[in-house]
This record gives sequence, C-alpha cells and structure tokens, in this order.
Amino acid sequence: MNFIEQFILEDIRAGKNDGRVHTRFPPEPNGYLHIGHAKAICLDFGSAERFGGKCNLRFDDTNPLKEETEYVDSIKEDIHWLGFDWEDREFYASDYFGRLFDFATDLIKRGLAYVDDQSSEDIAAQKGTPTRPGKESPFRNRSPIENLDLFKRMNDGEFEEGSRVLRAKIDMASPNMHMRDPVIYRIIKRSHHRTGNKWKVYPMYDFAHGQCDYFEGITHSLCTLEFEVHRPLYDWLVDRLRTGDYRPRQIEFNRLNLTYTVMSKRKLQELVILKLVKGWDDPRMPTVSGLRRRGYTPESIRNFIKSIGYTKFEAINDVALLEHAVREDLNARVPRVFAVLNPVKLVISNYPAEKYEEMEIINNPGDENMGSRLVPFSRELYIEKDDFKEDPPAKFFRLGPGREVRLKGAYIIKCTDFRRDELTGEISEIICTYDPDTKSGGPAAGRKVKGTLHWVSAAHAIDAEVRLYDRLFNHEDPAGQKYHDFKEFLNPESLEILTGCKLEPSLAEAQPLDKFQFQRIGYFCVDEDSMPGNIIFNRTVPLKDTWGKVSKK
RNA sequence: UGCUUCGUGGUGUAACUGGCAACACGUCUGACUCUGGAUCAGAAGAGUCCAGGUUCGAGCCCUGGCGAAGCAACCA
Repeated sequence: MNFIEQFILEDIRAGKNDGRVHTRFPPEPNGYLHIGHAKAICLDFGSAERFGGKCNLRFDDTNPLKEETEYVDSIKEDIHWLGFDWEDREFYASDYFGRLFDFATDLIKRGLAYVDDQSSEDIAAQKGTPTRPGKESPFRNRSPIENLDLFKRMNDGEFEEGSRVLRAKIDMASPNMHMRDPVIYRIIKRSHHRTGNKWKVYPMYDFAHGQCDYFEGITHSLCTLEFEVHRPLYDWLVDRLRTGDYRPRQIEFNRLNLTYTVMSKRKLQELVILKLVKGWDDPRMPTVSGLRRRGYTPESIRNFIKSIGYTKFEAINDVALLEHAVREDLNARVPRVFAVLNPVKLVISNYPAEKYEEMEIINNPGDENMGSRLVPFSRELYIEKDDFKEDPPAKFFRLGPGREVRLKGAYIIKCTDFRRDELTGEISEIICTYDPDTKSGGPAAGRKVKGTLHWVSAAHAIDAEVRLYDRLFNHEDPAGQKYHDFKEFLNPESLEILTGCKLEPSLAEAQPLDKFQFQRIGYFCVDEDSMPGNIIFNRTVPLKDTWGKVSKK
C-alpha cells in the first residue's frame, strides 16, 4: 500500500466523510494522455476501487483558448483502454461555471475578492518575489458594490480581455506566492467547446479545482507534487465555500519521469506540431495512444506503474523497467512466429525441388494451450543475413561455411557453399545440404548443433514492412539540460523502416493490434495502417540480445 | 539569502511506526535449451546525505548542518 492509500485508510478509520472514498481524475482536454497520466489514472481509479469507492472523470476545461473536443474523445478512449470506467460520472469543470460565478460573487460581497484594473505586468510586478513580499493593488479596497458591478460587466463583455481580473483578497505579504491575492477570474472572449459564448469570464484552475471537488463530494483529491504549494489556497477557498464538516483533501504524489523521453504535454505537442514525430500516437511517443500503437498492453502499463510506486520525491524511472513489463506480459500471452527481417536466400541442394512439407511448430513453449501451427517448408528458404558469416568470429554459433545448424522445427542443415552478388559483393545465396534423419522428432533429431535459426519458405513467404523503433532521444534526461533544448537530443535513428521482410504465411490475416513474438528477434504488433496485401508491423520491444552485447565488446 | 516538500545499492521502491536493510529492474556469472534472445539458478552491489544526541538497540525519534526539487502564468 502506498502512502496515499495509507492516508485514505486512516481517514476511513477516523470516520471522516462517513467513511466514503471518492476520487476524481481531472485531465485538461488540451492534449493526449501520456503514461504519466496513466500513473495518475491508476491511482485515482485504483484507490477508489480498493476502498469500495468511486472515481469521477472530470475535464478541467476552464481555458477555452487551449481546449478542444478532439482531446476529450481521445482521453475517454485511453482511460477505457487502460481498463478503467467512470460509469455515468463524466463531468466538466464547465458544468459548474454558474456555481463558481455565484461563489465568486459571494466572496465579493464578503469583501474577500476585488476587481483589479491593472495590467498583468503591473500585477506581476507587485507580486514581489519568493524572498520579498508583494505590494497591495491600488484597487484592493474597492467597495463590494463597485466590485459586484464591475464583475458583472466583465462577464457581460463590456471590457476587453486583459483589462480587468477578479482577485481573491488574501495576503500580499504571504510567504506563499499563491496566497498573494491570486487572480481567480479573467476575461476570455472565445467560444468554449461546451458552453459556447455564454461566458466572457472564466475561472482560473485554483478557483475551479477545489470547488469542483467540493461540488462532487470528492474526498481525496490526488495530484502531483507541484501543487503542494497550492494546497493552502485550495483549503482557503474550500473553507469559505463549505457549510458543513465535509471537505475534500488534496494529497500530492510524484509525477512519472522516464529516461530517454520527455513527459510534458507542451513538449510532446511541440514534437507533433513540428512534425518531428507522426502525430500524438506515433509509436515512439510516451502517449497512451502511442504505446498502444507500439504494441503495449494495458496490463503491461499497469504492471509497470504498480512496480514504480508513489512517493513524495521526484524520481527518474529507467525505461528498461517499462520494457521489462511488456516483455513479461507479451511473453506469456503472445504466439511465436517466424519472420525474417533481413532476408538472404538459402537453398538446400539435396532437397527435391518439387517437395513440400508442413512443419508443426509450437506457438508458445510456455503455454501448451496455445497449440501449434503448420509452417510450409521447401527447398528454397530465407534466413536472416546476420545468421550467416563467411568468417565466423569466435562465439558465433550460427551458420558459416562447413557449419551445421538447426532450422527451428525442421532439419539440421550444413553449409556447403555460398554465392556472392558480383556487383555489391554481398552474400546472395547460401547453399546447404540437409540430413533427413534430423527432422524434429526424427531418429537423429537429438544431435547437438551450435545454433538454431528461424526461417521461412521462399515460395510461401509473404512480404511485409517492419518498423523498428528505438528510443526517441539519445540522452537520458533530454528535458533536464539547462543549456540545451530537448530537441537537440532527438535520436536520428529512432525509426528504421524495413521493407521486403519475409514472414511465414500464417501472418497474412493478421489484424491491426495483433501481437506476436518474432522468434529470436522481439515482440511485434500489426500497425493501424496495415492492410491485407500491405502488412506493416511495429516493433514493440526487442528480445534481450546477449549476442548483441558480446559482439559489441 | 523566503516558503513548501524531500534525501535508502546504478535505477525505482520496501522495511509491520525503534529489532540482522528487503524486493524489482539493470549488471555480471552459470545451467539448460530446437529462441545465443525462451526458461531457471546464482553473484556482485547500499550500511540508509553529514555531524551530534536519546536508547540495550536508530533508516525510522530529537538537534544542527549539507544538498535537491517546487513556488514570482490573466496555464493546468
């Protein structure tokens, strides 16, 4: 149990809010959800679930300059995909604009809010600094009657944007900057995605959030650490709004940071706008939609989040942990198939040209229930270029002149010769002989050979495009470098597109989002752009490659 | 020279509120293998930011340092 759930448990035991637990997930619809939001979603929905409570979905749509319906739809889809449900409790901060306006009016009447006619620059200048107190606005002591009139006229559209704001009257000398008469309402003359042109005046986050929590009966309002300093203001406002004992409690936790990526919506949006990636759901993006398209499962994301925990200190999590989580999940649930990414032809000289067999191949050695399939085998095959070396180095256990290897699920073959392309000098064809007694399950099948290769039959293979993804950035913390823009660290090799890959024919019918392990290579997922006859696979994550490490040394 | 929060292996988290610092990832080694990459086993790696104090006993409590992050948007 993390520290937040411990707090919740203590509140339940203390009898607060009649033992009720009600949380909320409050995204601003100004971008797509990323895995950091998934961390919040798992906490908000997860802790409610754990204590038999409820979790609302509430769009924090207080700024019509930034928010759009497109984002609302994607956010809902992503939350459902992750496996959470808000039932009929889909709310919007804009649902409460009327009540918030009334509350603001009430504060004015009580002498706790005033209209300030100054520019934002002047207000900022008077705000002071964290080490120096602020100065009071010359408009601070306007009468409630005048304030009421001005506030109403602000909302009637009489004044220009930026000409006036409503401020809470708290304490310009407070050591907490957020208590120095924060702006709570500003004029925005822009159509809102839900309320249209009804309002000319919109509440700020600080004025909306806690009050919305209160209106919805939220008991625990969980948010990230940077809102810690907002809590006194949150409490100040709720205390002036509430009439009974009930009050929502804000608790903060650390946001998710991942190595080799960026996690702010602003930066992600920048990548999208500058077309440095192919949209919010580019498989290299840490967005929920990107991860989905990349081949991640909701379970793997949830397991990852479970493993990193919730604390009060900022951490940078190793992507290796995320990758481990997908491998672990996919390993158990996904069939293995043969796919040759960089094909080279292999001819078995003593295998009759007209002969054809179907080899039975186990789908998942870890799970008998996943059964087996038949894979066509013939005289001409494709294997990986990397699986043959003219001059095999030490510890290279694959094919080379005179060497024997097993073709997985088929025969042991021996390389007798190879041909070279006269123009390029590349190996163009490998000639082998096979031993009929070594067929899997056959009399000499137990013979030891150094390696096992995957293969596809040349005549039966289907072509495919395969997209290999690598980390988007080649710096562990691209956004944390003072003197460099994060975009300087973009990895130019984050996407490699392979065409003419050869796949076993069972893959011809694979549908978008279908997932497989390409034996000896990695986990792959059919891309959304894939069509019958033009199949496209995304590499989710490679298998751990010990030869790769050895060969680099 | 303000306020708030926080310092536990390389990384992320634990440690039943005082009882031999545990787990995962990563790293390394080995076994096995018809995935070199599946699978399994093992090892190395921190004495808990520092200094005092309380205590039989401190990662946990107290005092004082040091360090880090957040906070000065009419963003959320």
